[in-house]
Amino acid sequence: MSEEERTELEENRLTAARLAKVEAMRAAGEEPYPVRFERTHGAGEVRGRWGELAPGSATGERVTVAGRLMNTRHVGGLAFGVLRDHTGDIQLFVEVATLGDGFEVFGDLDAGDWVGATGEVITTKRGELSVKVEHFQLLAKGLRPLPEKWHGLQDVEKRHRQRYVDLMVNEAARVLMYRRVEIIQSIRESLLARGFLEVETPVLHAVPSGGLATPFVTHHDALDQDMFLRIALELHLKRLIVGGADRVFEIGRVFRNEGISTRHNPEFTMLEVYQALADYGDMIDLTEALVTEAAERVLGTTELTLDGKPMSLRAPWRRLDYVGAVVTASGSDWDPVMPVAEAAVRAKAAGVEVQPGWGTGRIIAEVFEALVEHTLWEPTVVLDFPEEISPLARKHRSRPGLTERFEVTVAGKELANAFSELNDPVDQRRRFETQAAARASGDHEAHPMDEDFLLALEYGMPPTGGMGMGIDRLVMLLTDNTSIREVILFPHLRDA
RNA sequence: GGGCCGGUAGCUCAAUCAGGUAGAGCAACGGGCUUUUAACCCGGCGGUUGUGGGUUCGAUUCCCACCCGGCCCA
Repeated sequence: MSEEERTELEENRLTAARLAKVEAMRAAGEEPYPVRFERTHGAGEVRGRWGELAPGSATGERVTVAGRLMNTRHVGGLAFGVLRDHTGDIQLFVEVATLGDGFEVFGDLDAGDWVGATGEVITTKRGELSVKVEHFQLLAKGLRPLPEKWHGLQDVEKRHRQRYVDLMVNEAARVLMYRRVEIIQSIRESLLARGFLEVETPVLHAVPSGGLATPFVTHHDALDQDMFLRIALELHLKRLIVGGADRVFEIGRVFRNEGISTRHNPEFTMLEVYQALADYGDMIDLTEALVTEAAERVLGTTELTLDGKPMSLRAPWRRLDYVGAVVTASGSDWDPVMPVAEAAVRAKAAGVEVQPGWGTGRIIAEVFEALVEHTLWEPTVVLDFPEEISPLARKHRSRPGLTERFEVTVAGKELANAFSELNDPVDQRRRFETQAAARASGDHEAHPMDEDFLLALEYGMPPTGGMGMGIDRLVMLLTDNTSIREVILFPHLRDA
């Protein structure tokens, strides 16, 4: 602790008293931050085992519990405390008759302190399950006061910047943390049950490939080489398919160097799955299964409420043709292989401004985003994307200008993205060259050339289906949150 | 990037419309109380009103710029 920080703590009248207690304990030869503590029961375990006792019972059973003291109520020679651990709350029943001098010491404890206590499991006259404290110990002194006990911590900014306080006092924050863990666990187990192998691939990339986004740049000093934080998991997982892994997945953090807001966090969690010998049709089935199994496991249903509106995740989801949806929404004819000039005229009629360098496929994509995407509420599988915006997807087996690619759109936003993977190394090279040209003419989000990946493809990748899903979006969907900052424990905020 | 809203005690909120010594509850502190549940009762504490500038005899309040957050839009 710096001099400045120490001074600030001493000057704050609310922490000064607590700091004085720490010093008084040390002077008396007691340690306010002891090393370890042996507990016999969690608060929830005590409730589970003795929760049905009649008021005024004594069990004759002794337990040792430990947790954060949330609140104390002194009633003359009696005191009640609420002790909270990761399993729940349990009341401490403290009386001067049992503790003697220790009763006064208990009075010196503050809400926020970590405390361990041993005693008999009883219920009070009013029926509250309690530990009748025979011995207690300060486990860690808290110097900062807890937020107000009625309303907890409400300030959104403070809840995010100091999530640990949010977790201490707001039940909803704790529930959400566990929900997210369960959702990810569900996806992992669904995939493991289908024979997928969970792998880890590099976070530091020499080429920021596998997606269309601006990367974070960092530097490797010993190699004197710039490196990029990954923007996707895709190309390393496909290298594993080339290597003979039949079914692989990774759940990992990716990084995109764009604005930060309630919709975008610079680092977020992606699932990517690859299955040899499969195509995008198989990926539809898999995506539906992963999402509905997670919903069933965490919520017990696929029928939910999002932002006050009903949302059914029941499969099979609606199928929607990408170009067909643009035709319907714009009221004019579109064809992915039509001349750019014609597409530009239709785009203008649809109110979309065409940028130089866009081909027909890109124009169709912009019109789709402007007219269609936000109108899709319940999960919709949008099929067969233009080749121009899909440099890693295989050409459609029968529709020129399109690829075997779908996105799942929920509540107007992309949840998942999948293809029959492009495994023709010659076609892949041509796609990369087209992208590199766009990049050279100023499109920073065009896909860069990745020779190392092409080398892998040249060894032969089997027909493969692949799918990526935004885990944060899925958690938002399943927990009825509209801000990504709520579903990430420590979201990035601008410096205060 | 644009529009709107917000930032006041450790926490939750008043006071701002119409400029005149910034209040309450909880927390903390002192006292009382041997079955509390947001315990209760009594007492006295606690403020750089986000930051900087301007107008004014006087600014939390009006004006300007900026910072942070929220909602909506791009």
